[in-house]
Amino acid sequence: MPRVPVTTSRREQILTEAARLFARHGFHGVSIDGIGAAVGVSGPALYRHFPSKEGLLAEMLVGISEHLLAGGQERAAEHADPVALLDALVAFHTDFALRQPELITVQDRDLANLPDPSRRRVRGLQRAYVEIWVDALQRAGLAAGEEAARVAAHAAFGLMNSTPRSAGHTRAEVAAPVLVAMTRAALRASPV
Amino acid sequence: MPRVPVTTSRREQILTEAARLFARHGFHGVSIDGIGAAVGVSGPALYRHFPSKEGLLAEMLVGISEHLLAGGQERAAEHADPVALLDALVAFHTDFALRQPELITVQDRDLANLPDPSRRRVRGLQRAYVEIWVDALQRAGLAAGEEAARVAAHAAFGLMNSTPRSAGHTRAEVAAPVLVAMTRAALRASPV
DNA sequence: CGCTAACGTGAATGAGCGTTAACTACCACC
DNA sequence: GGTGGTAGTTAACGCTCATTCACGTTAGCG
Repeated sequence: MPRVPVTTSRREQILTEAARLFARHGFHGVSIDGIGAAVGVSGPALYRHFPSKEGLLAEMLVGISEHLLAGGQERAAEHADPVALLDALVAFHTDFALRQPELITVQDRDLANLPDPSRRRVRGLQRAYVEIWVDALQRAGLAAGEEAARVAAHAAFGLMNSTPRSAGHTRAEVAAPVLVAMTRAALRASPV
Repeated sequence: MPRVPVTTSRREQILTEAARLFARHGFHGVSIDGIGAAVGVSGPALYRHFPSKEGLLAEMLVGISEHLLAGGQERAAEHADPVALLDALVAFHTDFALRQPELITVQDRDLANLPDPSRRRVRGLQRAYVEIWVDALQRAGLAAGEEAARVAAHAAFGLMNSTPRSAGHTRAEVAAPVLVAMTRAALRASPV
């Protein structure tokens, strides 16, 4: 019979600590023993919870992508007006980036270390998320063509995802309004 | 007697190919043999040109940081007006990011893999470069306090450095004006 | 011509690491 | 109270990889 753990699942604990370590040292810079030590068990115990080190990374990245896409779809369903939708997307994404800087870091640094099927999965989810932004930008008349809209969307992500670089010496209460204002202004500027 | 190579130095060749490979697979994802193969020699030949794999990375990252800082100082010397200086900085940085996306990628992904003294060196150079931006932003009255100015500077870097993410399926002629316009607008928006 | 230094090569070494195996303790449940 | 599944442990295996070594080859220069 499957025993359900009452406390925070060991799985979650491992995912959290692994994210911290991956963010700091990179996927190949962290050993299985290192992750184990961070959660208070040792080495191969991780194989009770994940099929492999790559499998752990896969679950992490797929989780992030699904979370972002779900949030995006939710906003898209709520807002018919593209300008209002963009504002909601900016708020949502900024909040996530400020709350989970490690996940942001791992997401765009270690995608290349995924085994092929998972990588395709993540790429697909990411593409769908970008598409929400691109579509909103075009409907709002804020981009001259699809290519420009795509550049603008990635640029907005880069801006909002800059938190890991300035985090540590910055409080979120200061960073959040600055990032939101900058992103909104940047998006409005695309066509010139 | 030191023989001077007439063709492009083998050193340069190695640095270029290593940058490409590091950008695609990460520092630990590339082997010495792999780098050697990319330049047509095999494996340990690299030790004729660099003291170690980490030494190679160090030279690469220090080179980038010095180049950026030099460019920043040059612009700062040319423009007394902080707004004009910011425009020049944006143009300079965007141009670099579009021309050398691999270097940008490696710079902010593999800093952690540097041996300690080099890492300190790079961090110092980066800090000085950021300081030029922060100073200009404050003199231009475009940021409410130093903390906000620092967040804004990093956000601008994130925006301009987004090129590696959208590059490949985007032409620089399209991306450049979009990025410049977005960055300028973003910087003007900080205080609200 | 012959010395020397630069530049390569291929094989050997040794460490680190992901993964597997064999085995143990605990806890829920019939 | 025994049984089975969950979650650990330590030891061992095998592979990859950075680094070193012993050794060739070329090309300038006195």
